Amino acid sequence: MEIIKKIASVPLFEDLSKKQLADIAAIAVGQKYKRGQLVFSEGDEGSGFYVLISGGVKIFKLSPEGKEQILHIMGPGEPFGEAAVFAGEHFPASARTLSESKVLFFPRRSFVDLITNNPALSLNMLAFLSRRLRVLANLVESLSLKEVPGRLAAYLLYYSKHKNDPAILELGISKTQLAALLGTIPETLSRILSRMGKEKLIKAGLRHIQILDRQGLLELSEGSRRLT
Amino acid sequence: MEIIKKIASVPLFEDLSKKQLADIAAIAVGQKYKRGQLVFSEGDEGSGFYVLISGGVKIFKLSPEGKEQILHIMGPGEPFGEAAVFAGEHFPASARTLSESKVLFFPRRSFVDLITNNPALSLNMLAFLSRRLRVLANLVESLSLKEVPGRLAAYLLYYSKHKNDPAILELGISKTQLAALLGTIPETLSRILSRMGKEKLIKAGLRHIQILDRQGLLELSEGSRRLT
DNA sequence: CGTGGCCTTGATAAAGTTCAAGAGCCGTGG
DNA sequence: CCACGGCTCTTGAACTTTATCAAGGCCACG
Repeated sequence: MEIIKKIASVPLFEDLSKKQLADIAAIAVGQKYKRGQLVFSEGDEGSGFYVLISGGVKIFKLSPEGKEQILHIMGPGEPFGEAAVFAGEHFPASARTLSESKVLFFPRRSFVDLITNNPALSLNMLAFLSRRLRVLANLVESLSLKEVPGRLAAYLLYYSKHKNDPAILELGISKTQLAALLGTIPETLSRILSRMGKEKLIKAGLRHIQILDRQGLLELSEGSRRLT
Repeated sequence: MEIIKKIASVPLFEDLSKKQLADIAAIAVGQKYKRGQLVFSEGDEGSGFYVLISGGVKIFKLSPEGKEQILHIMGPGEPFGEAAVFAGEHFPASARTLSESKVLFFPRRSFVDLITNNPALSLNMLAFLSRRLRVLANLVESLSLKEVPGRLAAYLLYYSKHKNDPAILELGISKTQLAALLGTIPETLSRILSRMGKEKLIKAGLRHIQILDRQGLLELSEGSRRLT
């Protein structure tokens, strides 16, 4: 059963005993999605939740006019769709794969039983939900209190936290997707990237961005500086 | 100990036995705040979380220029500041009372112990966090995908869900606060209320709003109609 | 009865979206 | 191997929404 090995490496299932991991493995169902496939839609009945094993998934909302706002981008090891398990029962947003992806699906009923008898698992889940809450609170802050250059600067700084200048960031997503994550449109993002380039804050490539002036970005993200 | 009675009526502590309620009561600390007092600030070390017993509390973020975005408005019985207990350890936003308020404070350490041995409590907490996640996802959607009239319409519809037309809503907050909740400023809100009044969608009073045309508001919130 | 807070209204300005067109890149298939 | 079609990205110009700045009105509370 190599499924146990996969499960053991998922942060959500950290600190669990062999026996507990086996219990979890017993209720997990493996699934595979092609790039661009819809995993679930906002409003769907949430009969369980997912853990991403490989690939990438975006969680997003769509406006009637077709504009997309990305809430999260999930990488391997991350759970998604959990909120529907513990409250409300239907998904508050939609999920689509960004590349070919493997996921594990956990049916609601069995998982709730499992968590009930498993304090470590429930604390892990609480930690994940709390972290997600924080991410969304920051997104709200970005959207409401920052202009697009500030949002982009904050994003770049966040994703380069552990690198030194000149840091080269592999975006891993298209600029269209990045725009949707920042709450804007590709045209606006493109213009701002070019302005940031002119001011020697960054150097933008096709799918990567080089940070030249961290301090400048910080000032932008905090509103104490503006792009000319 | 009337503290037990208070605790028993808190939804978070539903379905718990007498003994469990007593355990919870044992670690709770009562606190009292005057109107407008800060309960905690973004970034503060979260040594525990709160349950609001009476009064009102807003959870908010502040921009460097002083603009405020309200994330939640808490009423009696609701917990707040929980995210810091389970992840991150510092508060992701600030909290201020809207009126004189009584709260119970639960120290982190003892509460984690308690939840570990108490599956029902942990499921309740998961449900609360999940619901909060949903609220924030909707706020993001509002801010990013709707214009101010649409946000206001959605807000009004949500808060009148269980009433029939013509529903009279007691806002319970000032229009300045409502603006901060909708991600705009009082001037803009004022103009939009007046436009909605002209179109006979609502009738706005000082601290209450009467809904005249639910269908019209729905269309506004879904983007299929615009204010002239 | 005066003062401060909240709300309203108007004029102006800024940021971002929309619409439109064109350039670069890539995979497919002739 | 090259050409085509589709996709993403970029750039420009006009337009829309919202914020900002300024002033005046209303009400409550001391």
